Amino acid sequence: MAEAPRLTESAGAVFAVLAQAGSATRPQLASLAGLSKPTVSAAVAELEGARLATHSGTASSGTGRSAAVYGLGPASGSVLAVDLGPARTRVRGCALDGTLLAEASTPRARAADAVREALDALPPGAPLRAIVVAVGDVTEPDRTSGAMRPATAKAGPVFDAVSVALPPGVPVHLENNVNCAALAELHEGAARGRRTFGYLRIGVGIGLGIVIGGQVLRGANGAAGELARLPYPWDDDREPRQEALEAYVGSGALLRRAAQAWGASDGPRPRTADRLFALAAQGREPARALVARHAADVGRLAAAVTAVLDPGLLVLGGSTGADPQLLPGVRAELERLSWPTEVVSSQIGDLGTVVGAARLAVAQGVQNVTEGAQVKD
Amino acid sequence: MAEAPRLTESAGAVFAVLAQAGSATRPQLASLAGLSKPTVSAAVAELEGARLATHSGTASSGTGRSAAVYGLGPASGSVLAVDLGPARTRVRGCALDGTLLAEASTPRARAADAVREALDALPPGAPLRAIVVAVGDVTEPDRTSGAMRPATAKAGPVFDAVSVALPPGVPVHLENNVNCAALAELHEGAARGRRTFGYLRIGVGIGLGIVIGGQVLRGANGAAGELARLPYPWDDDREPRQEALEAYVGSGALLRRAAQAWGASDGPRPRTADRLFALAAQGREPARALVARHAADVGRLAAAVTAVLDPGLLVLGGSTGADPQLLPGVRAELERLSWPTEVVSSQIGDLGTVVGAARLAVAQGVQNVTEGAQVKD
DNA sequence: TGTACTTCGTTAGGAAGTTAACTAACGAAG
DNA sequence: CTTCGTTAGTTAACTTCCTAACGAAGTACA
Repeated sequence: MAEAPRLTESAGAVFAVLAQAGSATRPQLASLAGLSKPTVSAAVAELEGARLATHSGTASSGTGRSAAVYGLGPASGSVLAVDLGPARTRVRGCALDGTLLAEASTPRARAADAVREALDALPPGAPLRAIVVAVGDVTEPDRTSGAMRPATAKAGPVFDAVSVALPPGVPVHLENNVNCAALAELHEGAARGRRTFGYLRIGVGIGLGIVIGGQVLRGANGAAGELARLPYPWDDDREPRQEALEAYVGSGALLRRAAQAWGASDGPRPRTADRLFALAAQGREPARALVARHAADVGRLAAAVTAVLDPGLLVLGGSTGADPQLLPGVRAELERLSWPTEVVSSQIGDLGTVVGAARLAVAQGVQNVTEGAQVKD
Repeated sequence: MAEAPRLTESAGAVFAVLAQAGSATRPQLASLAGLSKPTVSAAVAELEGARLATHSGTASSGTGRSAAVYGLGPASGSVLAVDLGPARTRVRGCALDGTLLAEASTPRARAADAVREALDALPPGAPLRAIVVAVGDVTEPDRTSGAMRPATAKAGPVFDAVSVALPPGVPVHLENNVNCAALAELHEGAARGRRTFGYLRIGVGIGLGIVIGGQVLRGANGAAGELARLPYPWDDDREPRQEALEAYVGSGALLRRAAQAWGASDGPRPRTADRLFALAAQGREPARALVARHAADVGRLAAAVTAVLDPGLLVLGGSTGADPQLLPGVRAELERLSWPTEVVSSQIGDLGTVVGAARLAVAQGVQNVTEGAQVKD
C-alpha cells in the first residue's frame, strides 16, 4: 500500500469543511474554513492528488463565472456505527460527509451478523476510518488493554460478540446510547442549531444526554446523565434508596400503575405504553389521568436537570417520553418548580442512537484523515 | 494619550503566558506558549517596547548560560474584583499576574466606599482593564442597555450603588458569587490541577458552581447550579414545592432543628452553626446527631449533582458545608446512592468569592490587552 | 454581437513563524 | 587558566498563508 503522505494543515481544514458540507465550491470552502482563495486552491489540489476530493460539477451563482464544485473522493473512506439496542442491533455505514452507504438490522442476539452484513455492503478498497459502538451502559477503560468497555455486566457480552466481527486495526469508540441519541437531535433533530441542551430519555430506564457547546458531556466516569442515581424518595422523614427513581418514572412504573388503576368497566387494559397513550389521546379515563401524572413526574425529572444545568432546551425521548401529549404537563410542572426552559419532543425516535453514533463516527473519521492517523493494513 | 498599537498575535500569546506565570525566562515562555525561540525574542522585544513587559533579573539553571527573566511591565495595568457579599463587601485590585495591589472591606451598606478605597490604592497612570462584580444572584442582560444585571431584586440595589463608584469606560462583568468561589478553588484551592469539578456551597442558601474543562458553566439563563430548584420533597405521594429544598438543607434548617432537639439538660443551645459544629466535634449530643444528619442531607444533594454531572470531584463550601466533620457522612451517603466521587472541603473559605472574581478579572484584563480592546480615556 | 458587470481562480509580493545552525555566556573539570 | 559541555539568544533560509491585483469565464443588456 502506498504511503499516504500527511496532509498540510490547510488541506486538513479544507477537508474537514468539505466533509461537513458534503459538496462545496472553492469560495464556499474558503469562507467556511476561514482561509484565503489561494490557500484553498492549493489545498484542493493537494486533496485531489490524494483522491480525497473530486471535482463533481459546476455551480453558477446567477451572475459571474461559475465555480467548480468539489465533493469527497474515493480515498476518503467510510465509517461504521453500531447501536446495540435492547431489542435490535442496528448498523450503519456512512461516508465522511454523512451519506448512508450501508444499513443492517438484526435482533440483538445476532448482532455480529448485522455488522458483517453492513461491512460487506461498504465500497471495497476505501479505508474504514472509525467505528462507534453505542451501548446502554456507562463505559470505562479496561484494566489491561486500556480500551473502553461497558462498565457493568449489562452490555458486556453483546459488546464482546460484536467486537470479533469488527475488522482489526480500525479505531473503535464506545459511547453511551443516550449520548448518541442526543447528538442525533443536535445535528438532525429537535435541537438543530443549538449549542447546549439536554436530551431526556424515559423508557424502561431513564437517562440524560448532555450537550454543551456542541460537545457531549461525559463526566469523570462517563456517568454524567445517569439520572437513575438521583436521590429518591427524598423528604424530611424519608431516606432515598439506591436507583429507586427508575422504578418510579420508568415505563415499568407507568404500566404497573395502569394495572392497578384499571377497573372492570374501563375496557381492555393496555399492555404497552403506546396503547396507553393512544387511549389517553382519546380522552379515555383512567388513561388520561395516568398520562397526566406521568407528565408531572417527567416534569420533576426535568426540573432536577434544569436546577443543575439550566440547559435552555430539553428534548424528550424514549418510549414513554417522546409522546407530545406529555408536553403541556411537563412544561407546567417545570415552570412551577424551576426556570423557564423550552421543552420539545424528540424528532428522530428509535433511530436516534444509530444516527448519532454515525455522526460521532464521521467526526472521528474526519479527524483520522486530517490528523494523518494511518490505518494499519 | 499615545495610540497603543495592537499587539501581534505571537506577542499577545507571550503576554498571556507571562501574565499567567508572573515571571519567566524566554525559553520558558517559548515552551509555555508553544512558540519558537526567535518568535519569542521578537515578541518580548515588542512587549518591552510597549512597556507591557520588563527585564526583571536573570536566572541560572545550574549549568549553561543564564537566562534573562521578564515580568509584567508598568503599562500592563490592573483589574478590580468586587464581592457584594451578604454581610460584607470585599474589593481587591490585582495586577494581571494576579498579585494583590489593593484591598478593602466594608459592611454591605457602604459598598461604594470599599470600591473607592481600593481604586485610590491602585497605581495611578496604569490603565484599569477590567472589573468583575460578584453577586449572590442569577445574572441576566438588562432589557435596555444589554449589560448584565442581577436577575432578581435580591442584589439589584447594592449593584447599582456600587456601579456609580466604578470608573466609566472600563468593561464590567457580573458573575454569580458561587461561580467565583468555584474558580478560586480551581486555581488556588482544593481543586487545583483539576479541569472538571463541582463546588457545592451550603449556607443560608444552597448553590453549585460547575467547572468543566477549566471553564465555568453558566447555563442558558445564567442559572446553572441553582440547586434550590431541585424538586423537593419528592415521593410517590408527595408533590415537590418550589424552592423547598433550601429551607431543608440550608443553615436555617440546621439551627431550627437544633432549637427543636435541644433539651434542658443539654447545656446552652448554640446560636450559630459554628458553635453547633464545635459542640459536635467534642462528641456532645444532640449536636453530634444533628451534624450527622446534616451530613447525610448534604450527601443527598451531592448525589443529585453527581447523578447529573459526574464531576469526579466535589468541593464543599459555605458556612455549614465547609466543615471537615461532614466529610465522612457525605461520602458515605454519596457512595450509597451514586457513583464514587471524591469529596473534599473548601480550602479558601469566605475569601473565595473575591479571589475567584479577581481571577476572572485578570483573565478578562489579559484578554483586553492581547486582543487590543482599548480603554476609552 | 459587443460591452459592462460580476464572480472565479491564479499570480506575485509580503508578513509571520519555523527549523537549523551559529555565536555568546556560564559552570565544572582537569 | 584553559577546555568542554550546556544553555541562551541571534541570524538565515525556508514554509505557509495572506492581501492585492489581474486574467478568465460566465451573465445581462443594449
